[in-house]
Amino acid sequence: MLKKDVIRLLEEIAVYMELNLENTFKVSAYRKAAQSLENDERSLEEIGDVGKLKGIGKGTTSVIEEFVNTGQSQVLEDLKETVPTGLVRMLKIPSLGPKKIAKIHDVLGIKTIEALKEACLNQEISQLPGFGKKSEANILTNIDTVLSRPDRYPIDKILKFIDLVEKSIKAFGVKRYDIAGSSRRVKETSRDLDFILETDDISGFTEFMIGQAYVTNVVSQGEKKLSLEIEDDFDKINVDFRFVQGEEYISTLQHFTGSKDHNVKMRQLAKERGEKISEYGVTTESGIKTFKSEEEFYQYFGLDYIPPAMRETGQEVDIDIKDIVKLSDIKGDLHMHTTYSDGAATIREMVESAREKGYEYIVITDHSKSLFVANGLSEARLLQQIKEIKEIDKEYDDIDVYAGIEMDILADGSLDYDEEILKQLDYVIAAIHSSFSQSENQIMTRLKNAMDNPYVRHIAHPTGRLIGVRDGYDVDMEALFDYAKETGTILEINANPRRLDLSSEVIKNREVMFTVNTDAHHPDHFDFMKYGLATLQKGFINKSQVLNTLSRQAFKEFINKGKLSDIHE
DNA sequence: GCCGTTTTCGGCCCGACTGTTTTCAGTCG
Repeated sequence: MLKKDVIRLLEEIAVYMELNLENTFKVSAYRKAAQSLENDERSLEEIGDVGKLKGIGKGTTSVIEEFVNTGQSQVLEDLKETVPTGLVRMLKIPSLGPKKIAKIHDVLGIKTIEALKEACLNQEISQLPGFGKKSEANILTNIDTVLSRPDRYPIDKILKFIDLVEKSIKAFGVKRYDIAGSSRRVKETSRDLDFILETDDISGFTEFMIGQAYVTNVVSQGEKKLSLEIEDDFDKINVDFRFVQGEEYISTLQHFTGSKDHNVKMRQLAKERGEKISEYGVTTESGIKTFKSEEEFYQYFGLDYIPPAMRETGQEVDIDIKDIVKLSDIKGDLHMHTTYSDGAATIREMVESAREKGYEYIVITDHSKSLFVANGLSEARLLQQIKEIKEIDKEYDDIDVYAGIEMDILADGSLDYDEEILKQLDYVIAAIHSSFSQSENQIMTRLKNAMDNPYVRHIAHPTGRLIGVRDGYDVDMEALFDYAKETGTILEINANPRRLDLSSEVIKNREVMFTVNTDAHHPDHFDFMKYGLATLQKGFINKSQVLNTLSRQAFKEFINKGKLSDIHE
């Protein structure tokens, strides 16, 4: 029995209870219990007595124990007796919540989305008390939305939507604006977009936005907010704009950045002090307090600044976060490509761009010879590149430019260059780019072979996943981390928003060194670093656990000492 | 269902918008 099975059980019970119209606080008690398990890093076995966890009392303990012992839950079985499974799917339909669904079910006996659609077409829904023509029409279009649109979009797609909307905001001209919500928190996927913005002309802005060609529907509009459905490349998503004036800006930004759980936690904290947090500020005895920055907001509650990426479960409010790595800690990028292989810029252009970023060192790591599709480097071309890098490095006294490679780990586990070549490089990355469908055993053999090699410093994008596109190859995570630790091999957080690999989920509480790199194929890609940083922050990784936070001098020593040197010194 | 330096009952974050009804419930974030 795994912890995640128990978490799923509790969440499932919560959903069924919700549809059974049980007390909403009872429902959220089950959700909180699930969250509590989720937030605990230990396995079920290590936790032992779940009743000791905050948020898990007598009731949920007995539910959990029954489930662990028998694999079943009477509570859930009983709920399923009274609540048809089809109603759970209906919850996904916007504008329909548990109360309305229960009414539709109780009065009309409707159990599925399909039957609901039929009832709308037959105008049965509008006959129900509390429903009308508009509700019926909305349900009908919202059903189509649910059936035709993915639940969430991967961050890469989200960034394209954001780009689209930002162009309009800038074209209209507003005093200031920010992206908020889950995309500001750099979640791997998002359901919708949230902007907050300040303008003197709300009605003008509203009119302007509704007129944009990519707007397909106006969900709601008011004095304080505007909600639109937009379309890009046949994909649709909802965008919420929240209007804010002057001093309230920071509180509104903080509020709409979320997460919900983070806000609940902060509000509890405020409540304990006799204060109240809302999107308008903090209500104190002496009136409403507003803030000049989010730093000031968190400081007011005696907390270090919590970066948006970390604002997820509420746990981040309780722990000491001052050593967690920050973007400003990053002193170099160790994985990038140039025109030698499949990059868009020359070595020099990449160096210039890195200098603008303020980096103290970079490693040029083009693809190795077997990756033909990416114009991988033959031994001769690599030697020529090393020579060129060394020459360019000499020209700059404010940055160190190292010669590296992103070397393929071939399907049979062998590496793409032999020792004669590898020893001439400053830094070697190994990565899998082929035969993704191999068994976990074969994949692990390949990864271990690479980690055994004394020249291989780090493993790039260790799972090969592309968020929302492909899962990557089968990696035994425990074995990967164990072997990385044993061999002194560093694991990469690939900051490309299509990858974010390793993910924040798997890096928590690991005793290995990480490095966060953009894998830039263009100078603009250096900007991806913030997404990798967000991943590290979500994983609660400290600065001392990230290789490229080393100073220029310390990194040089690391390069000279070789793979197994202790970089903590 | 859970929790407790306002503890064993009474709260549990808080506000905007829609649609329906006519003062507010339901949904959403």
